Amino acid sequence: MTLEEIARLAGVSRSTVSRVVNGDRRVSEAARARVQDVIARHHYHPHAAARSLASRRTRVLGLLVSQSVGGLFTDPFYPILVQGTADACNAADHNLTMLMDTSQDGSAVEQLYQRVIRGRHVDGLILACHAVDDPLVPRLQEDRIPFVLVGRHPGAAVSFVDVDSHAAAREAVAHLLAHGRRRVAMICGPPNLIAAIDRHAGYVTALQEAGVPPEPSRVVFTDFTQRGGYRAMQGLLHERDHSLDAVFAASDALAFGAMAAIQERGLRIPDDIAVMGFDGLAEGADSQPPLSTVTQPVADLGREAVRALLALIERPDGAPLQRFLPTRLTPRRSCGCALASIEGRRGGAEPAFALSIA
Amino acid sequence: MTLEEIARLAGVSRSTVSRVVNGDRRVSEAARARVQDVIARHHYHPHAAARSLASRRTRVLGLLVSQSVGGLFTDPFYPILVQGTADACNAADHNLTMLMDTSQDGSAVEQLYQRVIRGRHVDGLILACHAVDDPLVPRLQEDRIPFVLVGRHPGAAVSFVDVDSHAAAREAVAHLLAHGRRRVAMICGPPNLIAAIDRHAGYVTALQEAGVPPEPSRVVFTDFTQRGGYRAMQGLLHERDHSLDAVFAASDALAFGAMAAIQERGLRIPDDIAVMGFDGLAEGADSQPPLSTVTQPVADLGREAVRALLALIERPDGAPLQRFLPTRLTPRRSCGCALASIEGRRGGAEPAFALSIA
DNA sequence: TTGTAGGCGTTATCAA
DNA sequence: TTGATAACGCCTACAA
Repeated sequence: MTLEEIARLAGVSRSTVSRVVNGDRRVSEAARARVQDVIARHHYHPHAAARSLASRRTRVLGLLVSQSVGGLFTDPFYPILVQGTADACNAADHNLTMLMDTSQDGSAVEQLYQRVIRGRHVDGLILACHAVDDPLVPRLQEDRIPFVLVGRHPGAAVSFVDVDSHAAAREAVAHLLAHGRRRVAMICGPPNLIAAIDRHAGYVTALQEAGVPPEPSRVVFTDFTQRGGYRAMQGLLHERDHSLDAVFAASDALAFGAMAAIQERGLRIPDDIAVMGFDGLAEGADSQPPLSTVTQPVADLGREAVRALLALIERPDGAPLQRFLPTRLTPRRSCGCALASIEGRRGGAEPAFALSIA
Repeated sequence: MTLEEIARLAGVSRSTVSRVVNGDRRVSEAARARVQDVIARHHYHPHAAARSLASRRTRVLGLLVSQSVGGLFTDPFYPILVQGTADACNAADHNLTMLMDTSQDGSAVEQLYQRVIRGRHVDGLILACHAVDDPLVPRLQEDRIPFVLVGRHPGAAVSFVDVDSHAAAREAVAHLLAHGRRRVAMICGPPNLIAAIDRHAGYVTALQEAGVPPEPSRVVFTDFTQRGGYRAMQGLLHERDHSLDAVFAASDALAFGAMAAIQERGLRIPDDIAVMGFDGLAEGADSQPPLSTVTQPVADLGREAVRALLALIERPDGAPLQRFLPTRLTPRRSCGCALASIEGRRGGAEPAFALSIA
C-alpha cells in the first residue's frame, strides 16, 4: 500500500492523500472522509524512510548512554530515565533509539557517531551521562546537531535538564547534621561527572555551614555502582583513625553498597552509622533499614529532555533551554529518623509530614 | 554531501561510489582508492533514509519491552539484556530502537505497532517479555515480521533464545534440599510468563524427586520486582502454620525483596531461612548475606537474539531458530554454603569449586 | 569494470 | 481546495 494506490482508490491525487495523512486542513470534508475510509480499509501506513527522505525529518530521537563512564547502565537510575524518555517520545509520535557505547574505552562512540548522527538517523540527541569535558559536546555544537544534556554542563551555553544537586546534597547533609552526626563521610561518583561534583560541593557547603571542617580523607570517589559503594565503604571503615557516624552517598546504588559493607562489619544502621542516599529509587523503601534519600524525578528528567529536544529541533537557532526540576528530601530510617513504621503501615506511600528527628 | 557529489569529485559515476560504499568487489583498485579518498576528505556518510528507501532495509532492529507485565523494566535483568542487544547491534552495524509500552494497560502497544512496525521503521523485532498468550505473537507471524522471543514460547513454531529454566530451577531447589531444608517456599513471577511457569515447574520437580510433597500454599505469584518479593515474603511469613526453612525466588530482584522481609522480621539468613535467587546479578555478590543464585547469561541472551534475528531477516522463510543457553548454579552464602569468605577475599570472582554444603 | 536510468514512497512547490 | 511535478539520496538491474 502506497500513497499512490490509496489516491487511486479514493479517486484523488497523491497530494490530497498526503494532506489527509498529515492533518493538513486544506482538504474538503468530503475528500478527507473518502480518503480516511480507504486508508482504514486497507490498513495503509506511511513508509517511514520515504517520509523522512522527502521531509528531511526522521522523527527519531537518540539516547546516548556511554558505558565508558563505568558500567553506568547497571545503575537503576538509567532504566527509569529511559522509561521517561520513551514515554515522552511515544506521546510525541517519535521513536527512541539507543546509542550505547558498549566498548570499555569509548571507542565505539565514534562508530555510533558516524552511523547514526552523520547518517542522519536521528533528528537530535539526548546525552545521559557525559563527562564535564566530554569531547562530544563541542563536536555536536560544531556539527549543529540538536542535543540536550541530562545533567548541566558548566561553561558552554548548551541545553540541559537537571536537578539542583548542590542544594539537594546540602539539604541532605544538613539533615544528617541535624541528627547530631558530626563525622560524616561521603561516597561520591566519578569526579568528571557534574552530578558528582555538585553533590560533593553541597556536602562541603553543609559541613561548613554547621561549622564542621570538611575532611578530604572522608570522601571517596568511585563508580556510580553498588559495588563501588561497597568497596568505598569498606575502605572508609578500614581507616581506624576516624570513626564515622554517618555517610552520604551520591546515589542510592552507592548507598546500598555502603549499607552492605557496614552491616558486614557488624555495625548497625543508623545507630552506629547513619546513611543517606540520593535518587529516591523504589528499592530504597524496602531495604533493611529503609533508605533515607533525596528523591529526584528521574522519569521526568527524561520527559523534559525530550520536550526540550523537540523544541530545539523545531527552532535550531533558539536560545539554549535549561531547566531544573525539584527534588525532595525523603527521610526514612537509615538517617536516624523514626518514621519508618508509619511508612510501613501505610504500604509505602511517602509521608511528607511527621518528620521526627530523634 | 551526496553520492552524486562524491562521484563528480572522484570522476566516476554514482554507481561506482555506491559500490565502494557497500563493499562491492567489482571496482578497480584505482577507482576504489580515488573514491575512498574523496569520501574521507569530505566526511561523506550515506543518508540512512535514502538508503533504506532504495534497499528496502532499514538496518534497525526493535526491542519491545512491554511494561504492562508489571513495571518490568525496573528489574535489573532488562538493562543488562539491553546492553547485550545493543552490543550485538553495534557489531553488526545495526541500530537498536526501543519500543516501550509505557501505558499501564498495554494500549500504547497498538500505537507502537502502527508507527514502527507498519511504518517499516525496523527490519525485525525482539520481544523481551511476552506473555504466553501474547496476541502480538500470532499477529507478527501473520504480518510476516521477522521476530525473536527472549524466552521460549509453548506451542507455536517461533524463533527464540532462552535458558532451560526448568532444569536450572530444579537444580537450585535440589541444592536447597541437599542442605537439609524441607519446608521450601517459592516466590514466583507472573503466571503468564513462561519463565515463571518453567521455574515453578522445576521447583515442583525437585521437591517430588526428593520425596517432599509440594504445598501450593507455599507458592506465591507476584510481579518480577523487588517490592513484589518483599510483599510476597511478608505474606509467607505471616502464615503461622508453616514455618519455612528456605525460599526459592524466581529472580534475584524477588530474592532481594524477600531477604529484606525476612530480616525485618528478625530472622537470620541462612540460619533460619535459606534463600536462593535466579539471574546472577552483580548486586547479589555484595548483598548481606551474598545471594546464592542461578547465573544466566543475560547479555548473551540479547546478543543471541540479535544474531538469530539477523539470520531470520536474511532468510525470512527459513525454519525457526531456537536456542538454549547454559546456566550455572552460583552458591554463595544465603543458601547455607560456607564459601562466602573465599569469594570475599578474592574480590568477587565466582569460584566454580570449593562448594561446601554445611 | 563502469555507467545509465529507473524506481523506492513521500513531501513540497507551484499552478490551476 | 486540488493536482502535476520535481525533488529527496540511494540501490540495482541492465547495458556497454
